[in-house]
Order: sequence, then C-alpha cells, then structure tokens
Amino acid sequence: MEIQETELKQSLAKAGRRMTRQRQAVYETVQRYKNHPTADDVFARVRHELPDISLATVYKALEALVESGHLSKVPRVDDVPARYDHRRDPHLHMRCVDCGRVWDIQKGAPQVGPELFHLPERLKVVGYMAEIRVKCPVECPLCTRKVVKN
Amino acid sequence: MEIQETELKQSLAKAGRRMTRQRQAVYETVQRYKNHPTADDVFARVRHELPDISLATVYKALEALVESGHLSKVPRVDDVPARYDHRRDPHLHMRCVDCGRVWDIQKGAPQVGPELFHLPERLKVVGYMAEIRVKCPVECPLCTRKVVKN
DNA sequence: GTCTATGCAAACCCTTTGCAGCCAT
DNA sequence: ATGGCTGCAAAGGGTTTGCATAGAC
Repeated sequence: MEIQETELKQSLAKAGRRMTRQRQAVYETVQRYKNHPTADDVFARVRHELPDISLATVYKALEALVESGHLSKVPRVDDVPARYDHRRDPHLHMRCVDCGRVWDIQKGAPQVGPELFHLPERLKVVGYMAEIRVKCPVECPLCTRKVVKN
Repeated sequence: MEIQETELKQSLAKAGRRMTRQRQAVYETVQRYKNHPTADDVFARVRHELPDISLATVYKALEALVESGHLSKVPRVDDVPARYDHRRDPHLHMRCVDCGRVWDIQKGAPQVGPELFHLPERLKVVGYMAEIRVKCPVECPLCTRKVVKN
C-alpha cells in the first residue's frame, strides 16, 4: 500500500520533519523489499540510486519514517539487527534463528495482545512484542552461509 | 527452587563444562535476586563475595548456566540489556519501557506459544519470545532516574 | 597431566552522535 | 533566512574474544 509523495511529505511535516530525496528513496526501497530489510540492506540497495548517501542517514531516515508512522520496526534482539516493515497494521513475525530473517505470520494467526493478560492495575500497558523462532528449510541458501549455531 | 551444588556440577559436566567458585557464586546470586538481573547487576553483587571476578567471567558463567539449563535468558531488545531468570518453566515477562526492568507475568496469563499459529510446514518452530511493554507506576524511583523518553 | 576457566584488555556489532556545511521550507 | 538534514568519522553500550596463566578433573 504505497503512499503518495505528497502525503508522505505532509505527515513528516506534521512531526516537524522535512522531506528529502534521501528519505523518499529510503521509503521506496523498504516498500519494494519483499522481505523485511535491515538498515544495511536498505543502505546497500538505496546506494544504487543515491551513491553518496551514508549509513547514518539511512538510520535517521528510517527513524523519521517510523516516527511519522509510515514504517514499523522489528526491534533488534540480541545481536540480530533491527528490521523494517512496510506494513503498518499490527501483525506478528517469525524469525529464523540461523539467518535472522523475518517474515510476516499469515492471516489465521490469533490476536495475541496485552489485553489477554491480568496485569497489576497500576501498570500502564504501552505495547507488546512477540515473535516465533523458526529454522528455515535446509535448502535455504542464505542460512547455509550464515548459520550461527545448530 | 535452588539446586544442590552437586547436581549443578553434574549437569555442567554433562555439557563438558566445569564447576568453579565463580560459577557457583553467579548461580547463587541470580537465585537470590528478586527481580531479573542484568549481567552488570550480577557482577556488582557477586563482587562482594569474589572481589577479583571480571565482567567477562560473569558473562561466560551466565552463558554456561543457561546452556546447561539452570537459568533462562531474557534476550536483549534494542539497547536494553539481556536479563537472567532463575525460573526455568515457560512463562512470559513484562518489561518497563522506561527503566528496562523485567517482571514475571503472574499465573492466570494464558499460554501463548507457537502452537497457536498456522505456519508453513517446512519451517521448524524452535521457540518464541513475547513480552508486554509497560510503564512502572510514577512513584517508581528507578524510572525517574533512567527515563529514556516521554 | 590435560584441557577448560579466569582475568584483563582489546575487539565487535549495531546504532547513535557531533559537527560543519547543505538545502527544504 | 531559518533550522532541520546530510555525510563523515568517531563514540557508545552491551557483549564477546584472544591470550597467558590458574585451576578443575
């Protein structure tokens, strides 16, 4: 569900931020990614279009786009880097413990959210995270290269 | 549910690892902690007993104890450090987004596990993680010192 | 006696930050 | 013209590693 450049610009403005060639390119790159890219993945790909862009700028652009609500972030867990997701609706992820890649969990998954739990009332629930740890099929070419442990 | 020193030694041996004063002390320190300590927390406390222990040794001891099944690890998420848990049964955690501390979710919480999801069959599920993000009560003295944002 | 564990410091990895100059508004 | 943004390089924070020595088995 790609968004018009104008709409992107406007909602960045609402957050006191500006639209730049770099942010536009970062946004489009994440949109085009089939899987959930890391900052490095985005950097590598966006460089074809903007050869002088720096990794720091990619990180800042991703942060701006998450903060203005255009992307969501799958946080870093241990040393597996954060990944970015063009979907904005709440959904869960599965992550390969070998190669670190992340996929959406298909529809059919139950809603799992904080409302399921009986928490002390003085605690304000602000969100939750959940992920299913999987192993890619053995044929997966990425995993055979990057296996961490088995 | 503290374990006898002998049992601890035996199951370390099974994993090809040895029992040392340092590992004994690290184990007991985590057991005595009310809350889920970070490696640094353990280091600070275990130093009273073994003043020459190093942080690297604490990390290695925690790893050995997790690997041999005596402790569980609540992984690092973004820049919030990993925490260690003397409980070994499956249960969920809530984590304060301001101070990073982790608590167990009381009984009464539903079982939320990978069996709830319809996953592609070729993927082997090896586990899952979930945590509820909360904010401590405003009176919490730790949070007022370490607030990250908001 | 063998082989793992320790302690120290340096390295690692992902990510953030400081800053001079640039550019969107 | 103002003030956020860029690119570079350097720092940051949690964690791991390399290595000589100590110590468990």
